[in-house]
Amino acid sequence: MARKILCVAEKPAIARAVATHLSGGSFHTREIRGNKYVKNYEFDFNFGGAWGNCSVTMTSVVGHLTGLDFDPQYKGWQSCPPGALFEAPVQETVDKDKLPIANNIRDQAKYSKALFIWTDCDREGEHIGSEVRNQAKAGNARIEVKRAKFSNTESAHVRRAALEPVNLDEYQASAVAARIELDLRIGAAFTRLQTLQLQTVVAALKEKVISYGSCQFPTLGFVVDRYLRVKNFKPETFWGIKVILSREGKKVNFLWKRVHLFDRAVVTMMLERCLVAKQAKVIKVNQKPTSKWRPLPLTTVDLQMMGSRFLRLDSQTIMKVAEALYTKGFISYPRTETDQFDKAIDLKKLVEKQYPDDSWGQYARELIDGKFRTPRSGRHNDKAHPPIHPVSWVSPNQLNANEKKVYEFVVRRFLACCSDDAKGQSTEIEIQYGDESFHTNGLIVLEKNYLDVYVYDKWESSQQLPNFERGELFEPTEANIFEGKTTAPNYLTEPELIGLMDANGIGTDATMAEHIAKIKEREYVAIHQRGGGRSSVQEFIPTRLGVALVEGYDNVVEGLPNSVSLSKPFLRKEMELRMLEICSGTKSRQEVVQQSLDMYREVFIHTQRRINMLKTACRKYLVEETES
DNA sequence: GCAAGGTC
Repeated sequence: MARKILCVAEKPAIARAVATHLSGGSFHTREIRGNKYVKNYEFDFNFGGAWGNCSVTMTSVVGHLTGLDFDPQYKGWQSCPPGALFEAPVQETVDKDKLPIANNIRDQAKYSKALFIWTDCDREGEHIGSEVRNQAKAGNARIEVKRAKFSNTESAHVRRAALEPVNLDEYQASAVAARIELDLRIGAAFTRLQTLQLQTVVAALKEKVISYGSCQFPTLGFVVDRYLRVKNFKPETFWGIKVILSREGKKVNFLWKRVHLFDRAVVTMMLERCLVAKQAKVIKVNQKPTSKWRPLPLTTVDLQMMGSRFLRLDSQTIMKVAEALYTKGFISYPRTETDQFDKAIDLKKLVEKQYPDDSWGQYARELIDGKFRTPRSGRHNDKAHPPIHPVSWVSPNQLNANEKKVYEFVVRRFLACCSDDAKGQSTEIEIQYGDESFHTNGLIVLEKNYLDVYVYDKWESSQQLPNFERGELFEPTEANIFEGKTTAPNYLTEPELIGLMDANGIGTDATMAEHIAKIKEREYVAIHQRGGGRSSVQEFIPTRLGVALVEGYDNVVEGLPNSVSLSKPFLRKEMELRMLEICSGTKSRQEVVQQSLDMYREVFIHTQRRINMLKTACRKYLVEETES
């Protein structure tokens, strides 16, 4: 009998795709008991080398198999002081609803010579791989464990991954194990502490869970930070000089190089010197071709940011819709950090699939007829998924309103990536007037290219400038002082918030929308509408509770050396750096867990000692509400 | 009744 090899992917869709490629399309599908998503695909494949021809069972898990929790006697909120959760024993168990999947792996492992792990090639994937291995070993202690390394499900790439397996990266799996333990202990300890302590302070908090998490709190922190900047803003008056010239029936506005200053007397004096000089001299006439770059291939973060800006959908809705489109086979996997297309992907074939569309089919045809350009490459590659792109065409009447919006965006973005940059001609003119410099710019758009399909970007010709010659002298038609006031920043919008989270390493592409939803659910922040109609914008404003928590924690650590407020992203960032050290092998999992726990325990102890700071802040912001 | 991370 041929040797048997068990293959396990991270999700059913990948199992199916890999089975299709390795089997050349002919495989047997078997249902497993107790889970309707996971299937076993059976076929033969020649792994070459020592393995040779094997009979394969390809199956999958559905994300993580196991979860970490405290031993049962610590689960009640009154069972121990919250601080005890830093040391309380924890156990890893297979999630109840994942038991059929775990059993399937054990059973299949019994008859298998080897296990090939096909989870995503990222950190979490490595950990999921280790969970799969543990189950397989439980079924068959002698099973040999290998790992397939692949970054997309293109056929040749998948086959090569099967022929050249590597080993599981234990370091990366350990890093994730450390993350899981830290998130649990720290999250539960602080959540119980602040919930139990604050519930009794004001009636408004009586029934509330006041959760703490290493991602949700910094997310709240960003919202509060901006809110305070808006609230504490004091407008300042400034003055500047503007110079106008009417020529050839056109009015040219020259802008001051200093933009504006906050001292009226000084600006007046500078203007006087200009007027005394009478004539301005053209010192630079610069005409040059310019272009507006086509967008980069689409990542999840970009989809969420552009989506809430142009499609008027919040990030969680966008992800739900994108997942539905993915499940139905219309777009590629929507959770990716990659903004570069692999050379192996046949992009032209994907463009051709859009021919039938009434809105952009013609554009797709023009691309194939000669306008196609290889997409730009960004700097990110998660080595697990390609950028988000359409995989097949779907008629708009098969989609609901939101699906239509998101699908259209993904397609237009993809076609834009495969287009040429927009081309134009820019003119820059600089003049010297008295002791001051002024400048003006003109733009003529010559070829719109990608802008024809990517309707979300705007780039338009300015009024055409009259002719100027270098060295010429002219007397301005007008030169005078203008006055203005600095204006407050706006409250945070969702794309800005996602940008901040991304830049500070808060959450992952798959979870950012969840953290935002979480702080809404906990009533730490609320959404307000600014403006009306099509130009309206959704803004995040902290609730009284949200402000109270941030102010309270800021006060808790105020004046203490080495203690950073929990509302800031620094602690999480430090944890992330330590995880990278586990990945590079310079620190062990135990070391990192201990170090990070020590760091958070210090803040925890301060918080307990100065709990009145938190209580006072809650009274300050929440008491009026309860009296009404 | 707590977290964040996978995925359905």
